[in-house]
Amino acid sequence: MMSKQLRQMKIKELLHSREISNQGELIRMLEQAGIEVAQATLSRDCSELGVVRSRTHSGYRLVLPNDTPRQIIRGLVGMEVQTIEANENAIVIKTLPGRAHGVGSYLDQLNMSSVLGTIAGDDTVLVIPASIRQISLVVEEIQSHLSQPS
Amino acid sequence: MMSKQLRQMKIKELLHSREISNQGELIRMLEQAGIEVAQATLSRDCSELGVVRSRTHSGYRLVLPNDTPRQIIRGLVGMEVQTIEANENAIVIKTLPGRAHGVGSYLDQLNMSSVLGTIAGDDTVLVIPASIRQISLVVEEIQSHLSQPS
DNA sequence: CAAAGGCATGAATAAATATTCATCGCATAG
DNA sequence: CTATGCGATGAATATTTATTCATGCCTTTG
Repeated sequence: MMSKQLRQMKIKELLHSREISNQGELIRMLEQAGIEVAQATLSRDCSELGVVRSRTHSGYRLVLPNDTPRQIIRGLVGMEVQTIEANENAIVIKTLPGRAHGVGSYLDQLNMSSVLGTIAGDDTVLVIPASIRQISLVVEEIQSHLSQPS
Repeated sequence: MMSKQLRQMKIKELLHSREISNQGELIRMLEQAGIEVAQATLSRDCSELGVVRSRTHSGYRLVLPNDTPRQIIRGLVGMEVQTIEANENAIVIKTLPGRAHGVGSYLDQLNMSSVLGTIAGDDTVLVIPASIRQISLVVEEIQSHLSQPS
């Protein structure tokens, strides 16, 4: 049997990597990853992880929490990872369209002590570091997390 | 027949005023308010309004996204605004449980040039100011907005 | 070792939510 | 006026998700 922790890890990973519209679909993807699970268990997992089902432009989608911020930070430009000029105390990550929430909650879930929190738009994540002094270190830390697939 | 617009207004109002855990409950509350609606229609309304069902410490709860009427702000009790010690570059607003989103999006919608964006949890809003220098001014500005909503 | 308690789990079932399908009222074009 | 189209709606139904009810596997305690 697969450990609960590992399974939930994989669930998060899957939810971050693509659009999944319901638990049935999730069950199938887990199966492809070699993890068999009953719908009842998955429902409980989703509950524990705080996964919520919400409507999108095209159908439904399971989303992880902390995907909450809905505001769009205007005027943000930038590729990859760079610091914001505006107040020099935040980090901006550009993602593929629609993926920002995923990246943001992935970072949240890492629970980095150097990060206070994130704001995710559609294709932009704003990361608030715990300290402005360490900002370049935090950038490196994030980059390493994002480049190494879990 | 009740107009769709009016009904959806009332739905928002109800969701703001108390915890509602499922559509059946919502139907009953609407009925008490003199609005009869079939579950099918309510499901569509919820979809249009972006209402989502999420787990809380105690059971389930229907929650609204973004746009929250100003009236909610008026009803806030015991709200405190304080700066975060952690990095001295953000502002924390404590709200009643479940109201943080409302406050956050209210602030967003004010479109203050001194504010980059907000992060809303369940009862906490994190406000990111455009500049750390002006942080105390921003706190004042927010306080005035929250204390005397139009 | 045996007993007891606690998780984690799946099968079956219940509950909640979404969709299909038909209809109605209203507006507009002919 | 009649026909046509369209959005809103409810009843019935389908789909999805949550819960109940065992059961098995650990761990702890005696």
